[in-house]
Amino acid sequence: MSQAQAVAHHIALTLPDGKVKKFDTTPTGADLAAAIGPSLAKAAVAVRVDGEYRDLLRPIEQDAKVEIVTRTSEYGLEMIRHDCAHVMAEAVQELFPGTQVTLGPNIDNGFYYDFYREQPFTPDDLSKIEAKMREIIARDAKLTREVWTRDAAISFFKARGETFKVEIIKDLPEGETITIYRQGQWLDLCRGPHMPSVGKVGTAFKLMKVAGAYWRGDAKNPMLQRIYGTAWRDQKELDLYLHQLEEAEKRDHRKLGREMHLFHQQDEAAGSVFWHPRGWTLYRTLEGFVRSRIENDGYVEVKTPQLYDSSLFKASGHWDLYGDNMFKVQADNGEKWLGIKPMNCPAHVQIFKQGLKSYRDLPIRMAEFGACHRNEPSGALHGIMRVRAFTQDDAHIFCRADQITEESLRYFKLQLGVYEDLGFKRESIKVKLALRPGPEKRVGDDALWDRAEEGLRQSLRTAGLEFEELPEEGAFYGPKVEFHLIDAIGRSWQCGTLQLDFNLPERLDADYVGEDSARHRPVMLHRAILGSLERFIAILIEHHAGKFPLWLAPVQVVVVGVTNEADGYVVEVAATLKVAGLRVETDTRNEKIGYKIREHSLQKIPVLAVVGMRDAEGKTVVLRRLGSEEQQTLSLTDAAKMLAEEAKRP
RNA sequence: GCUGCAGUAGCUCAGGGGUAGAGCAACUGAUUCGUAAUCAGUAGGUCGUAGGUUCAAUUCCCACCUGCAGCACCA
Repeated sequence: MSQAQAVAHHIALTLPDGKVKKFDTTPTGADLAAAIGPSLAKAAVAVRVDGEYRDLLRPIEQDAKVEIVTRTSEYGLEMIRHDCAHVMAEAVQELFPGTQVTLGPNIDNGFYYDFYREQPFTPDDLSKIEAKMREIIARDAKLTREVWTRDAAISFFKARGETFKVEIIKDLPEGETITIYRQGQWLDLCRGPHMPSVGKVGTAFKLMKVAGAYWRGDAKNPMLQRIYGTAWRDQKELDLYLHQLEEAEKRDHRKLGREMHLFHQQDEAAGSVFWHPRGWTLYRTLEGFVRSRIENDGYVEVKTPQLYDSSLFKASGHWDLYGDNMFKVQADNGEKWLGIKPMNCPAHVQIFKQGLKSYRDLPIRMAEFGACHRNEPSGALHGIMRVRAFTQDDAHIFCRADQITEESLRYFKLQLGVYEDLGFKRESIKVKLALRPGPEKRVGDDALWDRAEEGLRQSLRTAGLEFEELPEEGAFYGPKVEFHLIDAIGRSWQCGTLQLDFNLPERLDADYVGEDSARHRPVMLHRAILGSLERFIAILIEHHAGKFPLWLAPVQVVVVGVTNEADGYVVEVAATLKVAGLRVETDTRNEKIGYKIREHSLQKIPVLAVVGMRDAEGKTVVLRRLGSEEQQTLSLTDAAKMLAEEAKRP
């Protein structure tokens, strides 16, 4: 646009390949792209100047390392989505005058924009908005950047009744350049950069859903309406994404849980799970696996009560901080309040406190498959991922301060080993370090928090784990490391956790006798590998799309008879496989073989052993694996031996 | 908890002011078959619950319950 002012000196721009382009006048990114080639000039949507992304038409005033950003690049896609959000906001304000705009950032696979409007947007409105967006994109208005003064921006938006926008501007840090992006008649406050014109957004976008969202993420604030959209470079990419979403829905644990007869849930027990025989087999297999691992790792297992007098939770701090989310029971004609345990830690401290402990006893690694109840808000419930009744594979490690690092490292090793054996690759596990919450939400003094946070940070580094720090997300008694896994549609769930706690031993008065024969406070490490068995099984179902590895599959083999003549042999085969330790069922129904194969395949049975009269005579079985059409004929003895070997727990 | 949407047969879903329909599953019979759906027949529902409007409600209205999506929460 306006690079009219010639400057005295040359400007040298260095391209990624090392070549240098020189300009006599102040160039823009567009000039640069044109100087490189006409096709690039056409494809360019932005320019990166010394690492900073900028509008194509902004003058580049100094020598710099530069890179042309095209629509097809990763950043180009980000720009498509962000521009698309602006187009959506324009469409909404054109269609629904009086609607206020607030913020509209990019997210994974798309974008959203939050609006304030009394009347709700209906799904029908979404298609209207989408149509209007296509109109706006077809108009292809130029997108231009303007720098405004704070006062000008405030009075402009105030005059328009955009109170949320005014608040945003007022909160911008002092000295921040306030930029406005104009597209035709419409404009928005935005940091940018944007593509040269709205037409570059293209047509490969779709509005997905409307949902409520609190202004500034605070439940005390008014609720805005958030419209989510997805946008891609071309229709092919969009179709692929929508197809992936459809595929992901097929992995949903709620759907597979029902179809595979694993569990069900019902209104009368909202937030709880009815485990069916197959699901409970899966549950017990997983529990047994973890139990064997922790037994090998020096844990002792305990079982503690469900109900406690409120005094215990008052002492621990849970009653005050989480009382609203606990199930409470009145007892002794209302003279007493009991609480159903929402976690196991105070109970484990009670066991620790029985008898005098010496420094020689530490560390004590006390584990429990502890059933807990939390009165989760109704909107938080989600299948069996977030429930009100769940079982943690919980443990508390009571140790001395000098054992923290060693114990943390030991836990990391155990935890990653378990995940690996359950089929999770390292890159699908996200590690986070949640730091101290606000003062009103935590107990203990700052020096303790400093020590605890630094302790975990060091352990993570020593373990060589990459992690993200989350300020203000820690537990009330200590910071925590979280191991997150991803569900079918990309939502991240905390599963394993390690929490360092200097506070509960103090509040619950736990101590041990040290070398100096004085009393000391132990440190508590709260840890869970799977987290909640319920949630982990949900993740496991979605991760494997129901196709469990043989050792985990609730039914490992179905022996399918070809004709009823072979029924006797079917029973014999099943008996032999059972003796070999396999979980086996038979299918002697009077149905065609293809029908039975189809049905058991849909049930995701890993191995089908098909036998007819030929096999009965030769004492053979024909194995068919899930997902393969191959047939493997073996002697019954060999098949039993081989499958038993394959089904061994890792 | 908040905003929006939804709840019809075991499952997936259609319908709509005059007390409901399909496919699959189930059951019965025939068929005895060699690797992803054999054929025929039968049965199955207080249309989430409770009120209201109406001659008449599963349909419209209200409340509640539950679920879904997101937000908030997650010891």
